Formats: sequence, structure tokens, C-alpha cells
Amino acid sequence: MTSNDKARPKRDLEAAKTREDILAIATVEFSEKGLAGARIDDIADRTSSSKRMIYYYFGSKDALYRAVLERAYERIRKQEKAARFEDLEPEQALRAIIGHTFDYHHDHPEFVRLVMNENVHRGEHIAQIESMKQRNRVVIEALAEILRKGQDQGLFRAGIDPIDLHAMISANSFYNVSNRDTFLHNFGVDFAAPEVRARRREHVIDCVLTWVGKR
Amino acid sequence: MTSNDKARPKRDLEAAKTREDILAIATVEFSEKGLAGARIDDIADRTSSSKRMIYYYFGSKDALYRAVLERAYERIRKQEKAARFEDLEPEQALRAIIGHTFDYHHDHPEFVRLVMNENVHRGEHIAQIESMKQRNRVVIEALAEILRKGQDQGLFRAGIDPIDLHAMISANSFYNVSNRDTFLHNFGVDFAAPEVRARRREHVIDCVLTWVGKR
Amino acid sequence: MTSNDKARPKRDLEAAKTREDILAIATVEFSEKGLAGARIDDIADRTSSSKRMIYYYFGSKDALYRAVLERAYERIRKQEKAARFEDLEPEQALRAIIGHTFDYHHDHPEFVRLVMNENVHRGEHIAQIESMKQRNRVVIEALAEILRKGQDQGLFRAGIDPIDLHAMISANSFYNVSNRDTFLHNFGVDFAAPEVRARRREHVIDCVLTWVGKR
Amino acid sequence: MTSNDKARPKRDLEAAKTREDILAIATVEFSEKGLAGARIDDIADRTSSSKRMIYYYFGSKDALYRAVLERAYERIRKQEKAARFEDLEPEQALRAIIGHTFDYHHDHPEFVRLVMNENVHRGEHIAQIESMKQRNRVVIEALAEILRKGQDQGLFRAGIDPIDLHAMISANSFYNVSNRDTFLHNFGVDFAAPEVRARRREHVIDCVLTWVGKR
DNA sequence: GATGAATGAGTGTTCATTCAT
DNA sequence: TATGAATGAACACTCATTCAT
Repeated sequence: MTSNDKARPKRDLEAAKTREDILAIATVEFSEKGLAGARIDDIADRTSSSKRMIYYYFGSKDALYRAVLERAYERIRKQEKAARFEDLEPEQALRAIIGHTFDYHHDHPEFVRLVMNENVHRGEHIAQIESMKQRNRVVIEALAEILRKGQDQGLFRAGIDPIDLHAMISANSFYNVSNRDTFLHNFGVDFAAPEVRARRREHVIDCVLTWVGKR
Repeated sequence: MTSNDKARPKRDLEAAKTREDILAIATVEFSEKGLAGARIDDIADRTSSSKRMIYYYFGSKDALYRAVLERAYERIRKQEKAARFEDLEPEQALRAIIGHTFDYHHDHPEFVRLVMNENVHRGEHIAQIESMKQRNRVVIEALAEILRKGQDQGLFRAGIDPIDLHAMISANSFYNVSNRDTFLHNFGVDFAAPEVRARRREHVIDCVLTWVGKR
Repeated sequence: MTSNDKARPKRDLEAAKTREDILAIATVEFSEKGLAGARIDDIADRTSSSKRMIYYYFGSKDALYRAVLERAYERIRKQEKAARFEDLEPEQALRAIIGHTFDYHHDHPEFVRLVMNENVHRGEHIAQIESMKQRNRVVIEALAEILRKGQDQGLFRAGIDPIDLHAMISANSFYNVSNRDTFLHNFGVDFAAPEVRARRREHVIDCVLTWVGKR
Repeated sequence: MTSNDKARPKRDLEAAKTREDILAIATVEFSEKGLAGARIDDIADRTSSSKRMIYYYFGSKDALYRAVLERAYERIRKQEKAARFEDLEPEQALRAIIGHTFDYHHDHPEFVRLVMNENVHRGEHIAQIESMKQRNRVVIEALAEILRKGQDQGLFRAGIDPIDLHAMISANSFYNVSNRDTFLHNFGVDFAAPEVRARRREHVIDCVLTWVGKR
């Protein structure tokens, strides 16, 4: 009867926008400073809304952090879904997956940094996020499928565990972002520099493929 | 000559012990909680001396953290020096270096976690530590020497940059410790479990050697 | 229009009261103990609000001190404005100004003490307060006007700089408050005692007027 | 018999030198920063001896401050004694005393600043110094003698209290040093600038003499 | 749904002073 | 006499969180 009836959906939309705004800014803060180093006040200041809203929507600093973490993982899953590796030939598929993983890490340092921070905190917050499990299964199953095909075609050697393969790919993708600053300082090489990045990308694809291949 | 001359060293020794005690405990705290998350009070409480002594010896939280970081890098250098890889044949030497690097990371998670934290802080503290430069040069030179020998003997392929090789080894050693908790949660595999660790160790050595080898 | 519109001013008023309460108490503390000697905790305890609020409104000890200093100068300016010396005949005006200055210092020892402290700190905080400049100009212009009139009427001698005159008046007003304690101890005379104060007041007016007068 | 017998006086001398060294540096610190603002560590660092020696010789920060204060007053007394104003004719004597007082303050800002600080602390430390009383009596008696002579000669008017006269002289000498920084900031005039200082000196002598004189 | 004011427990740091040698 | 190490109480300042409106 009142104007509220029409306003409600608009309000919900605004609410979603407010939430998203907070999440985006909090992602930057948490990935830059870590959970302990980030400041609720700073997040609120950068937000178009207020500190009170953060508590209204998320309840606490830790809960906000968890929401940020969950959103970051959701995004990576979306991207993985979009790329249809299964349709490719085994070697091309594997090559594509490695390249994609490598690139995703490079393009989303905030994700890498959130995961780093999560490990600093012994994974206590990731453990509270349910949505993760399915995503992980999907990733491993895709690798398993490719490995099976490749082995059937006599391209890959037998006995490779898909989780081991994922570890291999992930390790070599993660490090370039996670250890960028110390590596730069220690060896004067910047993983983010285009030519370094391109070379490292090749090396990683090359290395993993060789390892998977028949000898 | 006077009694002071004998007494002094004893004092110095105790002082050094106090310093070392603080450093050891601070190492645990900082590697567990990060720079922002660690509490000077907590460190002081676990110490046999007091909070005041921390400031007496180190001046500030940041300076203490830097001392901890420096000490951690010093330790890794000492271990590297102790193992004489240069005397081995190229392939054995490389195999040994990879294995040693892999093991060192596993056995010194506090080192890995400190480096992680350092990257969270964009390497701003490591940049202030002078002693690091020489160590890094030594590491790279050792790899270069091995590569040269191996190439001369026709075992390794040409055109491998020692820094690239180090990145390869380091990435695969670091990840198992740095991402242990998230990997465990995501895939149910614990890199610290003896059998997982042993398998992963083999994979890494195998992978890097294959990559370096002639095809 | 909504209830908020009426409520807001009430909140603002309370906030202004909190601010003013803090300033009043801080004025006492700083003037009693100086900047270095004053304790934020002590100020907070005497306040009806808390230590946290001091930082909420003022940001730091130094900033609070500056706010106190500014308020003290603002008050003296208001009083000077209230008294309309310009309407009096030159001699009466000068007599009134000297008397007023003398009295103001006596009645506001906290102002004198703040200025003392500011000189201990080489005027570094007063230098940061903009509002002071105008006030000082007004004071000097008033004296200049009186001097001009007095000289025109053949009452005052020529060649008197208004700033010099102000120094003369100020010095003789300031000392009785600033050096009250040491003078009392050294000579057993208390400038704050009514009869001493009255005699000193006469002396100062007499001295300055004689000095300004034609000989 | 031992070398101690000869060494003792040498030691005492060194001890006196150490004491004096500490006092000189503490004078600077206390007059620059005030009692609360001065740091024992800073004094010790600037000293050629150590912090322990400060406590050995003076016992506490407050006691050191008192020693500094006492030494400062002792010095002014010595200077006053050296100048023999009594031998001059009344007007010349008074003129000399005013000039000397004015100059002494200018040349010994550390003395002025210590007295300022003492007033900040309500004169609680000066009250504990015995040696002061005699000095003050001497000052007042000298003025009384000059006033008497001048009145006898019909130069000065009757009924002037020597303590009032001292207040007049002191106020006008003290202010130029004590309020130098705020006056400079407020009016852009630096009392320490040679020409300003010279003019102010004349004004003060002139003003006091006029006030004392017969009308 | 939204805002500025308010809070208590903590957080890094400093101080004058004393102890062991 | 002399020195570096040690101390506890205090100190300025910050943080996540909640309340009144």
C-alpha cells in the first residue's frame, strides 16, 4: 500500500550493492595487510557506506574476512568453469590447464595473498567455508579425466595421482605471486615483469608435461 | 688483568643468551601469527626476561622482527654451507641440492612462514637486511657450477639459467609448507605426513631433473 | 522532517559539551604540569568521558594541547573585543588597556602558564595555530590609534612604537603571574595577595604612562 | 704507600670534573626541555661518564635538577658581586643595575628557562635550596641603599619599596627572554636581535628611572 | 537502513631507577 | 669508581565493537 511495496526490490538491490562494495574494498585491505593487519576503520573509510554497515551485513571482522575469502574462491571457480578444457586433446588440455592456472594466479594476486594469509592462520577460516569442497572435487576430476585419456593414448605414463599433479601445477603457479617480493629482493628478478613471466610460464608448462610424459 | 676482565665475558655470555632466548621465542610468535598478529606481550611472557629487555636489545617490534628474519636466513645459509654439494657429480649434486632444499623447508616451517609474512609486507623488511645479498649469490653460483659441469658432460641441456632453476626448486619446496593447511582442507592431503612428504620429494626431484635433462 | 532532524542537534550539542569538557580539564592539566608533565590518563580520569574520547576528538596529546592553546588565546581575544577602549580619551584608554591586561593575566593564570610552556617548547605549537595572527594585529592597531591620538593632543611623546609599548605592558603583566612562585620564595612577597596586586597594578600603569608621557 | 696516596687528590679533581660535566649538560637539557621533558638517558649520553654516575653523584633526577638550579643561581650571584654598583652615584648605580640585570638575562637564557620551569612546578624545588636566601637579601639591600642615597640627594621620589623596584627591573628583563618565542611568532619581533635588544634595553632603563624619579 | 558518538581491553613504547660484576 | 644489563610501573595510543538516535 505504501511506497515501501515498490521500494523493497530496489532496496534489496541497493543492499546487494552495498554488500558488494564492502566486499570489494575489504578484499583489497585483507589481501594487502592480512587479517590481523587490516583495519575495520580503514575499510569503512574507503567504503561508500559506514562502519556500522559492515557490522550490519557481516557481523564481525572475522566474518567479513570469511566472506571475502569465500568470494575469492567463488571467482576462481567461475573462471575455471568458463574454460572448457575437457573438449581438448589430453596434451592440449593439460597445457591449457597449466597455463590457465598460472595466469589466474598472476592476474589475481589478491587471491594468492588471501590464501597465504589463510595458511598463516592455519586454515582456520577456510575450514568454515562449505562451498569449497565441491569446487575442489571438480578440479581434481577434470585432471583425472585428462590423465586417463592421455594414458589411454599412450602419451602419459601410468601411476600419476591427479592430486599430485594438481600440487605440481599449483606450486609452480603460486610461488611466482606469493614470493614475488622476496625473490625480487634476493635475486633481482621480478616475476611480474612480462618477459620473466612468459619464460617462467613456459618452464612450468614444459616441466610438468615432461614429468607427466612417457620416458 | 683485574677481576673485571674475567667477569665481563660471563656477563656478555648471559646477555647473549638473553638475546638468543628472545629471538627464539619471537621467531615462533612471528612465524605463527605474522608481524601484525604477534604480540610483544606474549613474546615477553614466554621469555625468561621481560618486555623491557626486548626493547633494550631490539628497540622496537619491527626491529625485533627484522632480527628474527635475519637469523632465520643466517641459519639456512649455515646449513647450505655445511653440505658440500660441489664435490659430487653433477646429477648427484643437483639431486642432493633439491632434496636438501625440500627437506630444509619441511624441517623449518618457521622459516617458510616468516618468508610468507615478509611477502605479505611486500618485502619491506627483508630489503633492510644487508647480509642477505652474499648468501643469495652463493646459492646461484653453486647451481651455475653444477649446470656447467652437467652440460659439459652432456647430461644437462644447454640454456638453463641458474636463477630459473633455483625458482623451480624453491617453488616446489616452498609450497608444501606454505600451503599445507589450505591444501589439506581442500584435498584432504597432508604434505607433512611422512608418506606424502616422501612421495612429493621424489616427484620434485624427478620433475626438476627431467626438466634439466637432455631430451 | 523525520524525528532524526530534531534529534541530531541534541546529539551535536552533547558532543560539543563532551569536547568542551575535555578542553576545560586539559587546560588545567597542561597549565599545571606543562605539555611533557601532563598525563592523558589524568585528564581522562577527571573528564566525564574517557581516554578514548580524547583521541576520538583530538587525535593526539600534542593536538589536544594545541586545541587548548588555541582556546586560551581565543578567550583573551573575546575579552579584548568586549572592552571598547577606542571610545575613551587617549590617557584613559591607555590606562584602561594596561589595567585590563594586568587584570586579565591575574585572572587567567592558566593562560600565562600555557604561554610559558609554549616558550619552553620554543613556540613550536603556537606556530601551527593560524587564528592567532589576526588577534595580534588588532591589539597593535588599537595601541597605535591611541598613541596617535595622544600625540596629536600633545599628551604623549613622539616616536613610540606600538609593539614596543605592547611589550612594556605585557612584560609587566606577565611577570606577576609567571614568576609568582619564585618571587614569593625569594622575597616573601605574593603577587596574588590583594594589596600587593593592587599596588603592583598602580605601579605598572604609572610606570608605563610616565614613560609614554612628555617630559 | 701505594699509588693511592698520590692519586686521591687527583681522583677528587676528576670527580669534581665529572660532577661539573654532568651539571653543565644537565643544565642544557633541563633548560631546553623542562624537568618533565628532560631525559636522564639523554643527559647520560651527552656526558663523558655514564648514567650510573648521575645517580652516584646526585641520587635522583629531581636532585640533579635541584643541583642545576642551585648552580644557576650561584652563578648569577657571583656576577652581581663582581660588579660594584655601590661605589657609583645613585642614578649611575641604578642605571648600571638595570642594564646589568637586563644583560644577564639575555646572556643566560638557560637561567631564565630554569626559573620558568621552576614556576611551572610552583617553586617546589627552589623552596628546598637554602643558599638562595642570602643572595636575595643582598640584592634588595643594594637597591635600598641606592634608593636612600638618591632620595637624600633629591633625585628619587620617596616611598619606593626596594622589592617593588626589583620586581619592576626583573619583570622587564625576564620577559624578553622568557617570552621570546611567542612574541616573535605573534609580532614578528625578535628580542634577541641586536638592535631590538639594544632598543628594549634603553626603554627599560628609561622607564624605570622615570618611574623612580621626582616629578 | 543509517550515522556519529562512545567504550574497554589491549598494544607498542618509554621512563627513572637499581643490580651484578 | 665505573659499566652494561635489568626492571616494573607508567605512558601515549589503537582496536574491534556497540549504543543512541
